[in-house]
Amino acid sequence: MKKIDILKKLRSSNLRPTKQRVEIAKFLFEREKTFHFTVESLNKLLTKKSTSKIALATIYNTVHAFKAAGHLSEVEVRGNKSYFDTNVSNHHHFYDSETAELIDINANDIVIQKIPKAPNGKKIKNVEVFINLKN
Amino acid sequence: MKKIDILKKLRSSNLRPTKQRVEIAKFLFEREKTFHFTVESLNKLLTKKSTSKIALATIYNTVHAFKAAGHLSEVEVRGNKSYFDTNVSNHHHFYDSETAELIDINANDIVIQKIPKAPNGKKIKNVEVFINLKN
DNA sequence: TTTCACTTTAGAATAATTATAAACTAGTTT
DNA sequence: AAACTAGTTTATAATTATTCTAAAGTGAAA
Repeated sequence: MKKIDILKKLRSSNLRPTKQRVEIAKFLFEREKTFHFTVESLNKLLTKKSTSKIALATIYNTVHAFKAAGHLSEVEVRGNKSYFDTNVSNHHHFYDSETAELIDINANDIVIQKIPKAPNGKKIKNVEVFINLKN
Repeated sequence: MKKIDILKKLRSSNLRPTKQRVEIAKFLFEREKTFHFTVESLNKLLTKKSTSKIALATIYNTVHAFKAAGHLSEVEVRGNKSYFDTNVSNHHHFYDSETAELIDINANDIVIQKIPKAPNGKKIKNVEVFINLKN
């Protein structure tokens, strides 16, 4: 992502550009490559980078606000940490969030035609598809 | 799944068939249909069903032991609860669990050819593919 | 500049899970 | 069948991630 007008980005999504939000937004969005982080790691990085300490709760608030505005997407992975991703292009579980219910899909009811190679030195352990449901 | 020999199942995976394990295994595996649960829901169901109370920690231990033995699989979903699934047929996130690192896959590097219909009254909100990596 | 709804903050609260260490027990050995 | 022991269970404390609360702070409109 190219350097962008942070203030415009915030205002256009009805997020008052406070000092904290601007600082976090700059940190997240003024970079070339996709950036993955947890709230914890973001907090550490921000603490290291600047002198003014932003409260952890504010980081939670802000990250969620950015997510709600579509500037971040959330990815849940094994290990009980929520990861957020500056890449908001659509990623890819039947999971009914209304009822918090899982419904099985037989493996052969999904056919994947094209799949990327694993990164260098890594192998594909397995592939999991989640189809999220709505009413 | 048909009614099975619980003791054999436990012994064959080097799990000493204790009173608690047998009770939990019967509850989980002596059923026709796939069963989804969280540790919390399983605990409630077991408490309701029997008079003898099994410690929550034991339920965690047992469920993890069953998972390690391949009798249960784990599915992580939004909302920070771990769900377990008696359906151990292979399900379908690049996530490198060695480094706890996420690597993006462009949406068009994965093509899904066949996809099931959403259950009655539900719509597909989105589809997410996780490719888990190993070394 | 005054006002006020929106924000931030520290700290308490909650929720899910794991660690601890003492008590218990299945299964083997005497 | 009593003794032994490694594997288990248990209550409770600890940990980790996250959310709540309520007081203090602050953009931005009037």
